[in-house]
Amino acid sequence: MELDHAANCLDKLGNPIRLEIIRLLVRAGPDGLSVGALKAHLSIAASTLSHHILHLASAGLIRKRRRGRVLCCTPNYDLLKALVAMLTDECCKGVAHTAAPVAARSG
Amino acid sequence: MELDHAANCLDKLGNPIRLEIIRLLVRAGPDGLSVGALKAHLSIAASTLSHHILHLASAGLIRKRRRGRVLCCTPNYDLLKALVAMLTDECCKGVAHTAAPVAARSG
DNA sequence: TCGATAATTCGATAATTCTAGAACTATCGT
DNA sequence: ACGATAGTTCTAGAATTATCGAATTATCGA
Repeated sequence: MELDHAANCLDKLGNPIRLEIIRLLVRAGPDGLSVGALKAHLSIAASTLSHHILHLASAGLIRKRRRGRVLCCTPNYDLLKALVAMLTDECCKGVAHTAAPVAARSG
Repeated sequence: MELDHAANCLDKLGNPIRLEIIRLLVRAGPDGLSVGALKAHLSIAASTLSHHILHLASAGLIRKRRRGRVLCCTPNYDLLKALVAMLTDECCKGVAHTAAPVAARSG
């Protein structure tokens, strides 16, 4: 993964609303959530939400697919995982962290 | 890790220059790099670099310690790892990614 | 103390981002 | 076709961020 692409993705995730969108989509399971469902959770203007969704979709972090009138959004796990892998590789592989693991919440 | 704090950190990392700073620091090993050394790598104005370093330090992503006239910057691995853990937990734990692992570069 | 080096702070400007209302497009049900 | 629902695009103002040069602070060596 290129540095610029990674920075772009991180930039998108660096907005609280957009990060929350991703969290909601991940928690929602394989079908994701509709834009309207997201709107109900976030209580922001529809146009603002659309704007953020466009950001996420442009970066490739989410996918949209139409189901009738409803537009379902799902996370792009591959990209998210690649991003995490890049972060781990480039930013966490230092020598100065040989001590106890930090916040191993998933273990 | 709180959502807002995570978003703040991601926002800081979402700038190509700042992400590159972190990369350079991680690659540099336990002693990190001086501001001047970073400047030599990045070819931006000193004040601009200082500005970005302030961002990173304010978010807690790097640490600064003075050595005479030189200011050495080191990554805060604990925070970086907590951030990655949060991303993994909240953003990658979906059901739709049971296939082959992606970009397992660290193996 | 003086001069040089390292880095920050200040001040101004350019550029980007966030937000939301209004208008518009797409789809469905009748 | 018509009306209702779901989202997007357009437009614009407000707020934030990025950038750099100039001035400033801190430290070292003589």
